[in-house]
Amino acid sequence: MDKVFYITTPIYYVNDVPHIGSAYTTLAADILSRYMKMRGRKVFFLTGTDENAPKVAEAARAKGESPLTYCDRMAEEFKKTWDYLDIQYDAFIRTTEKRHFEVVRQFLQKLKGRGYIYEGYYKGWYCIYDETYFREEEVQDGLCPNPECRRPLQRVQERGYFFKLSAFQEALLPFLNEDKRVLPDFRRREVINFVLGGLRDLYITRQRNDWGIPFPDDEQLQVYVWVDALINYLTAVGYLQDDELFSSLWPPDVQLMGKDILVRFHATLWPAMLLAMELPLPRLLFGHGFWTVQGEKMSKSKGNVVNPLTAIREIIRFSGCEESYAKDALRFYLFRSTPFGADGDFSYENLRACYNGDLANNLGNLLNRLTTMSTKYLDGEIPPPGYDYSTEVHSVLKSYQEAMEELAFHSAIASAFTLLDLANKHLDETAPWRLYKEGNIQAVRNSLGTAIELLRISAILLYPFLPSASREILSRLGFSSAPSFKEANWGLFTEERKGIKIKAGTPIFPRMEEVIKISNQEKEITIDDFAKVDLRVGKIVSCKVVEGAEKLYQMEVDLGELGKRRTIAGIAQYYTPSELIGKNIIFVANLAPAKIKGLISEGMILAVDAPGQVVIVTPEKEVPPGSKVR
RNA sequence: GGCGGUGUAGCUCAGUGGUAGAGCACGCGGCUCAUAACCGCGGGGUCAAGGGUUCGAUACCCUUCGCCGCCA
Repeated sequence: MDKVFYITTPIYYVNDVPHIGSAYTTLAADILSRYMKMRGRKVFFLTGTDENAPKVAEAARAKGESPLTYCDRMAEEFKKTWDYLDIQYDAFIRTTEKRHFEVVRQFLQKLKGRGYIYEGYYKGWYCIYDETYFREEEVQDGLCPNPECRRPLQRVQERGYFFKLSAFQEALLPFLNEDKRVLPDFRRREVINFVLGGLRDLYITRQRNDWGIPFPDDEQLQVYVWVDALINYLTAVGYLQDDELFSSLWPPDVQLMGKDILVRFHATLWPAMLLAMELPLPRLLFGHGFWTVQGEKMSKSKGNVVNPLTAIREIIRFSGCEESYAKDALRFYLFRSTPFGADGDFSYENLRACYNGDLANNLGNLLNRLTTMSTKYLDGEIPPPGYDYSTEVHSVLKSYQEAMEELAFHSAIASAFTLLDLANKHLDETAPWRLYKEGNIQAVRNSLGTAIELLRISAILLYPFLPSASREILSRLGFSSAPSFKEANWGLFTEERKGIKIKAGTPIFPRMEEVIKISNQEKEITIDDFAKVDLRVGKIVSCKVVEGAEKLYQMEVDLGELGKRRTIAGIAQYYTPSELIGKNIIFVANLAPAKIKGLISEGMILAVDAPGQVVIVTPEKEVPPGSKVR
């Protein structure tokens, strides 16, 4: 029996809602999964959430929730998003599951039993935000050396355990030197360079902060999150728990991830861990590119993070297409416009060009003209092809398949679209509208049947990228069965078509006529929206630390005619009370009150959130408290 | 700094030892079944710069410049 095709995405951090980046990976897995299913393979598609990181607990507490409640909520959020995006995963693992704890602990115990874990003393720095340890010589100023981060580091000087990563430097090379085990190929070379640069043993424990997995036999320590995270791929398929299940699935056929976690983790640490346990290595690791937005890096602080749900709403808004096809359109755009291994730049301008060019003008319009002509000329008949394009189809199938095997999604789409070009060209050359006027109905049938057949086959090939639209196209053409690769052959079903009528319908991808100029429409507000915010100048009259929260200040602010207000602000790390008292600041006076640490905060102080610091905003000249800001 | 990649039409990119291609955009023509869609034709590029190998290089080699990636 064929091995089940096992596909994984990384497990996603739950300290943020799903965005276009995580959706990209998960959509890719879905595309591959649908393709493999279409080829008749059994597929196991795994995704999930990474919940044991210290920063997850921090994020939860910042929101005043227990870590577990918070994780429950966020895991649901991910599932909901994937469901909405028509992503059909087979399993969703959460690293806080009990079975995962057990597998991780047993895994480490076995690792120790094999002599690959030893006790030692670790001295260095740790960045809680990046979940990364840094050596002494990498840190000059006590701040995270990652230029994007630059947050204060934790000093670490502790007893703990190390994984003998250095023992696998040589053993990893045969795997890395194999063709098409790590893609794209330029990333594979990076991995090799990295490994040849010398592997050091990895410190795999940290002091316990009652969130995370306790280290076996030394329970006051906690397992380093990356070790825990990687083992999810084993837990989810029954490792050490269900041997039969495990042997039917292991090893993963494709493991997808962003380029950031390929080199160090998935192509080095992970295979080393597997080699240590003498487990077969994944067949293919793929590190895809990142998305920028109009040339800029996506980041929360820039506020330009693309939410897939927003993007879909924009597609609907500007095209008027149905929601399910808008989802298809987003998916299509992401994989059509950029090679999967490369970085892409997201813009609504590009999206529109891609949508109109391929989906509206080419695919949608072809469907529309064929259904119209069949209805008009042939009373809805779906005739068999009168011309033979089997050679062309055959070569397209070949290149499509080769592309899909290497996850070269954009070129797979391109080959499918050559069939649509052929169909449009064929219609132009045979001109069924003229044949109809000449009364040559058989010639009309031959012509339309040919174009329909080309469309039918390309709809099958496009199914992984356009699941809803593909089914709709096939259904309008009289084929209701689930798309299958076996049916992507020239001239099938000519008998079955008799008596079945074409279903005319409204265009599935109506053109986007409007030019979308703004990258994120939701960000645009009117002057009236802005006027809703009552901004005032306020003078800070008192300031002290909130009890039990050393990052928070509780302050009294004089707003002149509006009286005095109490506000809570998280700026204690950046200002001393004496620096603040007497200062004029800008205050949001009509903000709904909020309870923070048991205290009511009635408004907020404006401050600049700059890397590594927070700076409060003050009027440039002395003005009376209560003055309006606009 | 080390290693690697890349620089080709307005844009995105493909490509080969014999003096360049696709898609989009633009212009013209055709068609009228169709979502002003479709089909055809066209403009436009000292193929980053300089040097070398060669009968001949955009392609191979060297150097320079620009951009990008990796180096726990």
